[in-house]
Amino acid sequence: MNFKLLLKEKIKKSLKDNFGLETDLIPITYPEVKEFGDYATTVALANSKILKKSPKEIAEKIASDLSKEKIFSKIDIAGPGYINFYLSDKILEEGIKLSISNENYGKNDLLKDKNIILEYVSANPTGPLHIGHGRWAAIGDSIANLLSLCGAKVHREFYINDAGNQINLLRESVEAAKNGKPIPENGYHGSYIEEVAKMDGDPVQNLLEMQKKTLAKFRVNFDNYFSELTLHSNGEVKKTIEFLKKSGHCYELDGALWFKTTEFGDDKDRVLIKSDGEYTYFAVDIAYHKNKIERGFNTIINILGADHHGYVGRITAAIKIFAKEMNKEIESKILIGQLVSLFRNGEPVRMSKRTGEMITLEEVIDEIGSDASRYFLVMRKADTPLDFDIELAKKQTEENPVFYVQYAHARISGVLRNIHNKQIVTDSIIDSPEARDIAIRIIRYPEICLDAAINMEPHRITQYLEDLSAAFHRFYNQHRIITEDENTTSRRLSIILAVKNILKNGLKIIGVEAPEKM
RNA sequence: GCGCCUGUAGCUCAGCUGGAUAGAGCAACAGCCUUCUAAGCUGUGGGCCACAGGUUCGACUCCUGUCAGGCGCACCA
Repeated sequence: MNFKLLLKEKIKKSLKDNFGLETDLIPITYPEVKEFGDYATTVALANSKILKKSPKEIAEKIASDLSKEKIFSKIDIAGPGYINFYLSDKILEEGIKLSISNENYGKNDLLKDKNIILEYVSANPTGPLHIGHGRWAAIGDSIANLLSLCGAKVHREFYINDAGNQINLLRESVEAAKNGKPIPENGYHGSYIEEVAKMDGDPVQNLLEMQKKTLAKFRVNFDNYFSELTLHSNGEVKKTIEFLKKSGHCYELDGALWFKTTEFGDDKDRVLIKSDGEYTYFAVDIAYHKNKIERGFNTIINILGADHHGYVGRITAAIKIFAKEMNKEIESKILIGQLVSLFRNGEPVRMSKRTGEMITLEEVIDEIGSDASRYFLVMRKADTPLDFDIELAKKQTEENPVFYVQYAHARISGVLRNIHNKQIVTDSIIDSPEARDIAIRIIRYPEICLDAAINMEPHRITQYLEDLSAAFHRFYNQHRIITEDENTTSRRLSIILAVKNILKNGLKIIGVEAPEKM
């Protein structure tokens, strides 16, 4: 049950019935002060001008309509026209009951019409993954989990750039290393080149396998690894360009073939075929995106590093053009994640693939663990640059948010081991402010999941989990769970079971373990 | 020069798409373990939300400009 949405619907209806106003802009907030209720809306203030009525008058109508709903114990009109809603204890108790019995609490089907292809990481198979790839891996995986939690069909894809100059350079570098010759000036110089040179088989495949191994260790799994080479070998690049030529989106200039992306918002037209007859990387990439559309996806999401943000305009334009020419409704979204700078004891660590000094993602995982790495990479909004200090992440171990949340889960598990009678009682469980605080957070969990999914912001989940954990730790310090009175024990048991279930669920979204013991 | 992102407590960051008294965590200080995990809890101090204008009943949030930092501006991939 999503009370935020329910409330929105009810208010929407009330506005329509009373004032004939149709609007979807109904802001619902979680008040920071509990004297302002569990939910609040400023809808009366926001619409007073349009309706030419005082905010109070509007608020009173809405409050009077909604007071018929038995989910609220109280509705206040406060200040200039805020409406504050208080959920009844009964509803809170039902929420707790549901969150215990339902394994998939938080799940909904609001995005069920979306058939999404989510592309992320897509590292060049020319070296090991680094911490930046780790950020996209962690964020991408969490976003995919969130979207499918909301009913979307999500296909996770990794695009392998296994064609082009950088691959030739890689092969030359490995070949040189094999024969004990100096590596070409503009080749790859990392120490991993020596390693790959010792392996049998194709260096590109070997490097790809190394990347896959790292991702597996990171618990990031893709549905498909899509090879760029296949686009060349089955002629899709050529077909794509023919398609664009035929539909009139191309022109020739200075011996090159240009694509009129400016018609759809790009700031510059782009070259598809260079004057030497070779395809550009972009030409191949749009063939790939055409392929995505042909596979039937109606939503295309890409996660890119900030160093590629210049790419956004042209690729969005290309998708728009294809959608138009192919007569399809395609929603596309390119998420730009800011870069990660790796530090050790406050000293920056070079990450260049060519220096050989870089620290790989694998090394970071080995050093601080998958859980802490994933949590740290996901806990910040993607559009802020991230300074990741390895020593700090390790040193902080005791005051780390990830351990704080995991500890709450382990603590509950510990208590559960000591309870012999696992009888649950969900009546009258809201018997203290601490219990109510937990209950209201549990009620909000599905709402948080939906908001995090729609905005593609998994950091909202970590934020929420820390808040819920704090509420639990407060409860735990204030109230003994195992008591002489069986009924009291059963009631408190239901609360901690609910918390445990949600912690486990929430951690799963961001790919972090929920330990039984610590 | 142009474009994108960022600027909030000493530090690292939230701030729910314009609302009520701007919140956490670290760090600092003062308390809480004979009972379920103290990796926890309670309290105190700490703010010109980069700066200057503007829109609004109301701005950390929207607009304009300035300053500072990051990243881009290829017939490279």
